[in-house]
Amino acid sequence: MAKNADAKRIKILEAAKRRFAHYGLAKTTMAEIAQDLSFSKALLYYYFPDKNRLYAAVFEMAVDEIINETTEKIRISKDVNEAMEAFLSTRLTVIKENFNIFEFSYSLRNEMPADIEAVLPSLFEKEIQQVSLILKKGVETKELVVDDIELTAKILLISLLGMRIGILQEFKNLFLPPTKEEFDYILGLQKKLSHIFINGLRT
Amino acid sequence: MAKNADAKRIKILEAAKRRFAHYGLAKTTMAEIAQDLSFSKALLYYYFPDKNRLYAAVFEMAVDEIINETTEKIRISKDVNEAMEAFLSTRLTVIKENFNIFEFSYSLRNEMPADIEAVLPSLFEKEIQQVSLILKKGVETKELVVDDIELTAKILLISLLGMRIGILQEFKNLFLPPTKEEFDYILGLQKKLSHIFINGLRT
DNA sequence: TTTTTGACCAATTTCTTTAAAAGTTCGAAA
DNA sequence: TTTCGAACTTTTAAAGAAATTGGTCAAAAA
Repeated sequence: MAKNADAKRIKILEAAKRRFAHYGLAKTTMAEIAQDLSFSKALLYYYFPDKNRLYAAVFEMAVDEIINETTEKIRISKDVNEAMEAFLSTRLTVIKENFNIFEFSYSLRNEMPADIEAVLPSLFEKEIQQVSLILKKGVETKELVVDDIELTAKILLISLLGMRIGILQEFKNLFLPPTKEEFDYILGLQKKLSHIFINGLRT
Repeated sequence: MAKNADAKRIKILEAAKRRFAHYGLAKTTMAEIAQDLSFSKALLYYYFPDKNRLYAAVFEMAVDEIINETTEKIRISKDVNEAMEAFLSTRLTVIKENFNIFEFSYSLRNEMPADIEAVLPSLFEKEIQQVSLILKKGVETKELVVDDIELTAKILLISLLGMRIGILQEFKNLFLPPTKEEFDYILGLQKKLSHIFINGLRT
């Protein structure tokens, strides 16, 4: 029955994702996830050792979603600016739809529980690789000159991250998920920043 | 005795500044400030209506310190990059020395009490003016081309702000004053960012 | 044997109450 | 007009109780 078992495992992941994406880790209970599926609470512990590992599994799915979608968009883009814009908007769309799954990555509200962090793939590292990919393409096509690609990618990413935080602070909205308007405003400024930034790397 | 009165007012401001800079608003009591001066607690209320207004006065002094010092450095600098570097390092030095006075401006730890905020001069607005000044100089000397100077200044500043927050988050040090090493690391990355950014605005 | 569950336990969080501390006021004195 | 001690009020902190929730287990179902 491994097939059936896998199916149930996936059902749990899906239900957990819905809850976590909407309510976050702390405000989601194992009992609620079980109720959504009409499973018993104990069954969740048959498939996942504890709540944090379940959350980590959901998180990993969401990270993959970001990485896969942005990678594809970068691949089919024609120049550096197009790639950056596609990266930014695709990334922000996924974040928007699953905001509370990223409550520890993209918000400063709470800090990541230690045992989750240990299991987690580093989203930030992966994003640096994505931006590095963009920069590398730019260097290959002679669009850009970059001496330390990884460091440059890191600087840009950390600026973009901070830009969101700075804006949300301005809106005094550091604890609630951003509204659609706030997301759009953030994306707009992020695009402007990366445009100037990329321009600063041109040959 | 207005002269004498002013002298005492200044003494209170100085003592308060020492306390606030070191311990922050919440962890400084009116009794402590009074004790430092061997005044009675009630006397503080003769010169300042309440604790928040005293804090606001101290904050305003610190803001002036930043603005005055950076303005002078910008004035004597020879090109845009030198101006930006001077602005960044001078600014960060003042912040470092008075970190807890800026606990509501440059950190996300706590939010500003509403009645303080109402009285406060907008530090962020003033900093935008400083950066705008730098950009304007660059445009005048034909170093740069900038269409919307204020917006561009805001984008740069918000990125720099976020850079610090992003770095401190990486260090898991969002609640303690940064160490000297952390400040140096932040300053280094901020300079790199603004260098690329300025380069992106060149003619 | 593998999967599922209800009942149970232990850890955490939340709420309530209380005591202490800190902000603020006031009348009198210098 | 300036200063202070004492009193008052509000806020914060501590402690304990109650409720919620994460996690376990032996037994039943498949």
